[in-house]
Amino acid sequence: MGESEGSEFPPKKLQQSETADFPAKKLARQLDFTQGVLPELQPSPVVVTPASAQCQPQPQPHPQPQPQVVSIPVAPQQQTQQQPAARAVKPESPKSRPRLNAELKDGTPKKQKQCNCKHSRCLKLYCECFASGTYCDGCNCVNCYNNVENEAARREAVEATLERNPNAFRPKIASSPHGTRDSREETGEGLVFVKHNKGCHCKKSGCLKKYCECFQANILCSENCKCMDCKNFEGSEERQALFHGDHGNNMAYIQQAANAAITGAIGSSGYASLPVSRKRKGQELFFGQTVKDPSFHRLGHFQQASHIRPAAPSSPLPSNPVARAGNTTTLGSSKITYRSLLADIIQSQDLKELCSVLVVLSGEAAKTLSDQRNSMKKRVEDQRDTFLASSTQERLQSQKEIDADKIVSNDCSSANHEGGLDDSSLDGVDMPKGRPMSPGTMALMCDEQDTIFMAAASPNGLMGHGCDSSSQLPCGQGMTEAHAEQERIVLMKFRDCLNRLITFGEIKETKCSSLARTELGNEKGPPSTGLANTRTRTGSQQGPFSNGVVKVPATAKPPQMVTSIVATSSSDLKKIPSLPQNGDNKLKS
DNA sequence: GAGTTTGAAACT
DNA sequence: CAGTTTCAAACTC
Repeated sequence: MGESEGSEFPPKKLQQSETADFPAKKLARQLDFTQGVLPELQPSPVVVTPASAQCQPQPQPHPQPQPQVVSIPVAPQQQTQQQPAARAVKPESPKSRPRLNAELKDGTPKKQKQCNCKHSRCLKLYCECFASGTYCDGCNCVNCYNNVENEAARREAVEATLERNPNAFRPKIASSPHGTRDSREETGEGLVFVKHNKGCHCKKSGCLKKYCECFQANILCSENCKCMDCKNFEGSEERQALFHGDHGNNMAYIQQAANAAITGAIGSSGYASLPVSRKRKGQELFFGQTVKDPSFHRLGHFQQASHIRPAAPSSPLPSNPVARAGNTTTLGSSKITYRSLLADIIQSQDLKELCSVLVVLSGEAAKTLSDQRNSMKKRVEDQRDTFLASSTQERLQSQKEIDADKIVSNDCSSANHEGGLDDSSLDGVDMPKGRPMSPGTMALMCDEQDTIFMAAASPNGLMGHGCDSSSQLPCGQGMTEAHAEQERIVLMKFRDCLNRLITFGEIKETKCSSLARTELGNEKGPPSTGLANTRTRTGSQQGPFSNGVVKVPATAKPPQMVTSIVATSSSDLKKIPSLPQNGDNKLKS
């Protein structure tokens, strides 16, 4: 192609789109990149001030780089990145050049893209720099106009581009925490929902190569895509094969695996051997759902994933070579299929045993309570008789009140008040209005404010049989003391079990983390992204019950928690700080 | 590093 | 809107 167009601008071929049809009226829009035009395009306009903004060895115009303030749309991925000081030398081979925006390599700090445009003058969307709304800086492009020196031409090109596609500079990857769940990405931190705005149109790559924008952006293909033979969906065996080996961040392996997947070498077992096009073309019959249904991907992905997981290697660290930081807009679209740390710990027989224990405990509690009540009642009656015989009516009356208090505090539903339901223990707990919670439930809730749990646990009999009424009726309104006591005991035992499970999970997690760090350390510098980051706790810990059913206040527990595994429940009580201590003491006694 | 493949962008 | 061309990145050898 005539590359000698260096001096002529715009070249005839580009005239139409970039100059000729660039009427003044469009200029009226005054799209001024330096002022953060397209405000809607950038959630948070970023000022990029590279130390030196220049296109590399350019025979062309832009003489000298000058510090620039660019506030054009900048893809989120690029925002924080700063080019390493030494840029004079091509930092990496062309093979590792990022394509779609500044991509993370192995989750490490992003490199700024460096285009190599030759024919587009970096004024078309072919140019990644231009597409991402940034000036070329240290690129290897030829005849670059995407710089300050050619701001006018650049602006025109932007105009033309916007003319063709008003969303041209919008980030291609949309993410929203509450968006459609087409491309749910399970990360260690939870689910995020990201998808390619336009979707890809891959035909031959199976969406498992970086040709695919979705894959490159590290997200799943969505219903927006029109790809063929897509293997980039959750649960795809081919896809999982890419990320679930022990090959960590080895991109070479990934590519190799991708090739194998595309050619059918992988994914030959079970359902996975279904026609390759499980997603789009010919996927309409999948579970009788149409592709149009946004839930389709979700369903397909997850159902398949659920089948696959058990066979997933217990690789300590889901290896995602291109995992992004979980907090960026692309939202750490880690291709990790989350597998509970407790997956191997909780056995069905354990649950049965737990249930048996709880039943026994419940029975014992009822019996104990019954005995206590009898003795207490007897005592009270004796006192009463004494008073009646020897005291005035007045004195008798006051004593009755005292006794009543005694009963309430020591007996009646010991779980209720004695269970530690002093107000102080409930600080910070948002109680659902209009529905009294049983003390045991409240104790379990601790400072958990997840209303989902509250809604789900209490009324549905999570507390066990006979607890429904107790959980809804306050003491003195029909709740039997026996039920309350049973509930309290059962809940506390159950809590202990949960705590121990947590401990197990944490130990397992610790192992995984250290392994992960070791792995990452071998490959890269700081494990600043990826799963490692997911360990940053924020108060509620993702764990085996991270679905919101049960959450236990995160307390950074040291390794010595190992001892608590074999310890009795009492030592675990501290894991649920808000659990009433008086109740605790009583339990011990 | 050269050549090929790929898919987005641009164009018709 | 579909088909074709152009382009640059990804990939292969």
